[in-house]
Amino acid sequence: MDAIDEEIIRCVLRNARSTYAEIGEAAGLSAPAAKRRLDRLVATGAIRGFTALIDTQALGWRTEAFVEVYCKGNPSPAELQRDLEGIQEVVEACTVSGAADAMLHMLARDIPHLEQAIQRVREAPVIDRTESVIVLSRLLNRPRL
Amino acid sequence: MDAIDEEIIRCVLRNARSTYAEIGEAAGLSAPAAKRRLDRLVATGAIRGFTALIDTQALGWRTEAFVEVYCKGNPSPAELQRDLEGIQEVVEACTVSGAADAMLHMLARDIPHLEQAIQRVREAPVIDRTESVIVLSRLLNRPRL
DNA sequence: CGTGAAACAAAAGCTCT
DNA sequence: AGAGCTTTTGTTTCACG
Repeated sequence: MDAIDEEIIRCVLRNARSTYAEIGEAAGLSAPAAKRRLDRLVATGAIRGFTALIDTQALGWRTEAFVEVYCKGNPSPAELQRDLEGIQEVVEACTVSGAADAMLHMLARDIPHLEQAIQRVREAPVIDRTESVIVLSRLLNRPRL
Repeated sequence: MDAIDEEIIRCVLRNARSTYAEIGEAAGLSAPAAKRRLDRLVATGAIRGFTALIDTQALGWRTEAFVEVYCKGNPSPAELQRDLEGIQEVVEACTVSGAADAMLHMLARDIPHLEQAIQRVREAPVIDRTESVIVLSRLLNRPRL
């Protein structure tokens, strides 16, 4: 993991569909060398995959919320993960410091759909109660790094 | 925006580096037809771009936080956006309902780096104070949809 | 939207350092 | 181990039906 790898990562972050020639040019390498580096970054797990940035508005998913989760007892992170991964509307979940046990980022079509999804979250055995904050407008959404 | 477009989106969400032949197979189309559809989805903005999923741990960015922002007066979303987009550590920002004015998702190398980045956030003229929650462990991180 | 041909990029080999 | 070069294979991109 050196400066060349970081250039390659910056390049595919900007455009995951870059050709190897383009990636190589960005990193100062030939196309085959760029492919070998990229393959290695995927193999070692530094790059977890390649995905598209979808305008969820265009797809009709217009309602977002951040949800603080308070648990019953002391569930392990793994238990929480198991209960949440079945709920498609939860796009991000982390255990956190502070009063709450976890923070969820949820995405739904509209308020009724969000309400119904939060309801499903609250039905999980380990979850006691939730506190939701509705997103009004999105200011920034950057690819990580 | 029909069922075929949705299949194409599902395919590039799973792997943004799919060939047009693969995308076409997933959507029941020939490769040139798949390319025309994908180009149209990018042109209309339904697909905002293609990016890589980076294991930020592997890159040494191991510290994440959610930061509630309280503003002075009533800044417009555009003003907030202007003040935040210069801070690379802010990966997501939204205005929200509830007591806070905005919610930030921040990513830093370590706690000192995070503290320094939050300090830069607090120096923005429109920002009064912040309340941070540190991420302990990441349970889920799904591509949207 | 599909087909076929030309231009182009990717994959796999080998060589060199 | 890692980079460059070259050939073969496969993909992209047209024009056309």
